[in-house]
Amino acid sequence: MSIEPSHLTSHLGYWLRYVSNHVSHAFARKLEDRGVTVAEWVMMRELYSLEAIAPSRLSEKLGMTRGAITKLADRLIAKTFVTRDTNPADARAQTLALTSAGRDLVPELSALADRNDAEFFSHLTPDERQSLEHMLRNIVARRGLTSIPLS
Amino acid sequence: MSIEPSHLTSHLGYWLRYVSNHVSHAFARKLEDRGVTVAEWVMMRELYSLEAIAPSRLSEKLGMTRGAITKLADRLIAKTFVTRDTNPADARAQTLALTSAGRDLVPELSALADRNDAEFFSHLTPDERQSLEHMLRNIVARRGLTSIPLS
DNA sequence: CCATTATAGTTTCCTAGTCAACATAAAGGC
DNA sequence: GCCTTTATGTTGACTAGGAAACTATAATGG
Repeated sequence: MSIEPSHLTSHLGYWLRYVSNHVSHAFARKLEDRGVTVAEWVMMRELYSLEAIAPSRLSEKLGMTRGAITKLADRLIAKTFVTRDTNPADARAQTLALTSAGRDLVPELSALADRNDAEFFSHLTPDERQSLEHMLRNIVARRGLTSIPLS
Repeated sequence: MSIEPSHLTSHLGYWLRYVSNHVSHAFARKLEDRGVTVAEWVMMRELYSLEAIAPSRLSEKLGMTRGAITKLADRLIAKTFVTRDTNPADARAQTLALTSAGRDLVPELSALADRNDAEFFSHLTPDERQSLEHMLRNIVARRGLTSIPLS
């Protein structure tokens, strides 16, 4: 009566995680030379566009807890890529911003990100890539995944 | 002269990780009720098919270090879902296997995995799903990603 | 204007991995 | 048959993040 339970590989979620882990892992290895982790890259890239932003905003954008942002910022400050300033108008609030060293690094890291993406996806046809991006974006939109987990 | 570095969202790897993290996170929440983590589910599902297997084999199949397998097995043993036996023919070697409680649990967890996959992917057309799976499998095949990182 | 409530960020404890050093135990070479 | 090499599994130090308790400050409303 009992049927064989579905195999791991029968789930799209399995393949998604499998490929995603490899892509991220390969990217992490590229970033390693520059002494930066993937999460650090993500934060730096956001700061690059946004100039200065409160940690709590970042925590929403990156889908990480505020505790995690505190620690991530601490590490980037230790590496002298980021500064943390207190807001004179509100002693609770802070802003994070890139240092010039941090700002200079972003385009280099961005090139690594481009290269990594190309390594994994450039063999797909433009149609395939577009279809893939569409499906993924639609899943995000459908479920209203505004943030939650980056980890 | 300097162009804006590519945005995070311009990479397929970004969307892949984003969706993958959400899918895994949602699955983890479903497994929570049964007191099992995703990694524990994966190990149990492998043991279900393989009957008994050496930790080192599992470490290859799951793409985790042997140290991680030791600890993962420890947790599953503590939950009485797995047993660890020493091989009489080779005092170094061990085999892991499901207990009957563990074996009974697998179909239930499998149903949760099915449900989770459906939640995220059932709105796609069969063609889309097949295309997605194809692309992902091809990426794996192309790069010879036999294992490496599950994390 | 003060008490309450809400907000911003930090800290502590916990989990689940990696990595590298470590025992053993088996296999192979001479 | 030793001695070296290889294989198996465990352990300890470390990392990165989450959850929840905590601190400090601001806003609100009677």
